Parts: sequence; structure tokens; C-alpha cells
Amino acid sequence: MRSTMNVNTAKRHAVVESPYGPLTLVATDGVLSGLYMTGQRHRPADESFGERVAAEEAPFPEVVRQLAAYFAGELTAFDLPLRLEGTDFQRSVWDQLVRIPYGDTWSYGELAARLGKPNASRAVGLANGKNPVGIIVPCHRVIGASGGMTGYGGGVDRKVRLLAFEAGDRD
Amino acid sequence: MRSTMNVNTAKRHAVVESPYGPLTLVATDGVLSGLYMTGQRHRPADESFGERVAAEEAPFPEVVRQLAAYFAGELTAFDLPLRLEGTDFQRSVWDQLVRIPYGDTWSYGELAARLGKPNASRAVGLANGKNPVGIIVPCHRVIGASGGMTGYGGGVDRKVRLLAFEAGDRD
DNA sequence: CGACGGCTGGCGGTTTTCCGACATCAAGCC
DNA sequence: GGCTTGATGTCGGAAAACCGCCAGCCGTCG
Repeated sequence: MRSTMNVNTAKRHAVVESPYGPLTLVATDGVLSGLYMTGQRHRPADESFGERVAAEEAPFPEVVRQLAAYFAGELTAFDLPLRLEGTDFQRSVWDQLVRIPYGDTWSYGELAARLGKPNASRAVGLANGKNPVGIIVPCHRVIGASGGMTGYGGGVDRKVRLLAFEAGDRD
Repeated sequence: MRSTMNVNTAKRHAVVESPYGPLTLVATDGVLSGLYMTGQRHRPADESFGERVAAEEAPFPEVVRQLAAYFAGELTAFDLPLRLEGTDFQRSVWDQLVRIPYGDTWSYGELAARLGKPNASRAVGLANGKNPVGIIVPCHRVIGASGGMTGYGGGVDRKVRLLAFEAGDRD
């Protein structure tokens, strides 16, 4: 065990309600760096989210505002500063995710091809699963080449609901 | 490769002359964290030493002063703040090193015994070799149980000279 | 005898390597 | 339609390798 550690990045988090259950919002140095659902795979330990604060503290109000508009079907493109921490490859994948239009879907292979690595579809799946900011970075818009849901950190059922909602199903 | 890295610890270094050749002094956050000789084993890459500054900048003058006194035979115990970064075990070993009196020597096994791990003598040798602050943290005062020099990051010849000097040989 | 040299086996922390597991997909072959 | 194979990046854990050691055992040689 190393005895010196990295305590320089100031993290804080808040928890808000949503149609998909409680969402944990994490901010690093005042910029949104995480959005996690309950029971989500690869969700970091709660201790790593820093101090819990009220959702009224910056930068959370603006995040909550846009999320509410999205869930109301009135917002189709988030406009928020993000702090995405990961490997170069992961960041390149996440950068592509935000280019997938609302209501549309890509396959893992398509996304891999856009990166110039047509064979990296499997690696794309992995990086997708590590997306730290669910919903806002729309990893749910990536599905199997033959239309299968194949997987979702927050559970495939949530993925189905998100896609159906974006497709216009309002039941 | 990770794309976010640790740039929080401000490192700087200076190079000074000595009877044992040039010494590279490294400071982390204004505290001495390294002293390396030329050709030393396990010496980190020079890039990791940060910007090179004049030996007149803090905290180096005090370090140089005490080193000069040591090489003149007038100082037998350094009194400097140190920043020793390593594993728990390594730090426990280095903590013992500074307790070896000037002119004295311990065996690797003796040092291991002081840690309550009488069988860890070999691991002590390893940790000894990783000592980041040569001379001031006197890893040269540890020798084989049967008196052999067995090894030294800066070369066994330097170890022999250091020990002879501390024993009072002034030729 | 005793001192000394060389071999051997076991010791323990750290580093390196390796392997499997995955939110895939196309091609090739039944 | 099914089933196998290979390419891909990351992570976690297992295993092995690396050593600034040391005690015990056995020779050899004065």
C-alpha cells in the first residue's frame, strides 16, 4: 500500500429523484464528473464521491434543470461542462457518444469505425460501460449490430425505457 | 495511458558538487525528497525531477550547508525535514536507517529484527536500495551479517569510502 | 581443531507478466 | 438460422521473477 495519496481534487455530490430512481450527481472542482443510478455496474464506491451537499449548490441546479427538461421531453441536447476522467481511448469513445443524435442509435461497431479502429467494437463496449456520466453522455444509444440491447450499466430495462422515450413513446 | 495526471506536487532540483561526484538534490513542495549520485541504480528518470534551479533557492542552501559540514567531518547527524515517498514497508525501513549512529553499521538482519520481521532481511535489502535520499538517510551503514559490503546503489566503492570516512580514515 | 569459502534452501516485499473476463462483430462453415 | 474464430482496450487478480540476505552444512587447508 502506498502511503501518499491524491487528495487534491475537491469532490462533492448530491442525490436527486428521477423517473429512473435516485440519481447521484458528482462534481469535481465545480464541474459535473459523474451521474450514477442505483445498482449501476462499475459504480465507484460512495466514499469516492466526496461530501454530500444539497442539490441547490453549484453546479447542480443547472444540471437538475436540464435533466428535468429532458425527462419532460423538452430537451434533446444537453449543454453542460463536463469533466470526464479516463484513458485516452475511453475519452475518445465518450466524445463520440455525445454526437449520437437524440432518438438515434449506433452499433458498437459503427462507433469503433468512427474512431478508425473498426475491430475495436468489443473495447468500445467496455469503455461504454465505464461511462461516468449516464444519460447526459448517452451511452444508452449504442446497441448491438443486429438490434440487441446487449447490456447497460443501469440495467437493460432502463436502457429500453430510455430509448423508447426518446423514440417518442409516451406511455 | 491515462490522460489526467498528477501535477499537484511541485518538484524542483539542483545539482551540486561533492567528493563523491555531482549530487542531484530534489525537492517536493519545498522539502528535500531525493539525493542521487551519478550512475546510481534505481535512479528515477531525470524528467521526474522537475525544473532545474540554482542551488541558492530554498530549500537547497541549508541542505548544501549540512552536506559540506558532513564532508568536512564536522557533522555527524543531519537535521533536515524530509519527504520520503514509498510503501509502508519501505518507509519503516528508512525510518530505522536514520537511527544508525554515525560510524556504526548494522546488518540487514539486525535491521529486519528491529522491525519485528526477523526473516525480512532480504526485503530490507531491496527497500534499502530504493532509498531516495542517499548519504543523508545513511543506507550505506547497512552491511552483510558477515561484514561483506554486498551492494550499494551508488557503487560499492563509494560505500567503502563513506564508511571508511565515518570510521575516521582521513587520507 | 578452527577459520574460511562455497553451496543450498528458505525467507519476504515489490515489480513484472500473464490470463481471463467483458455491453462486439464479421467471416466462414454447417 | 446457429457455432467458431480472431481482433480490441482495460482491469483485477494470480503467479512468477527479482533481489544490496542469512543460517546451516560440508568440505579444504593450515
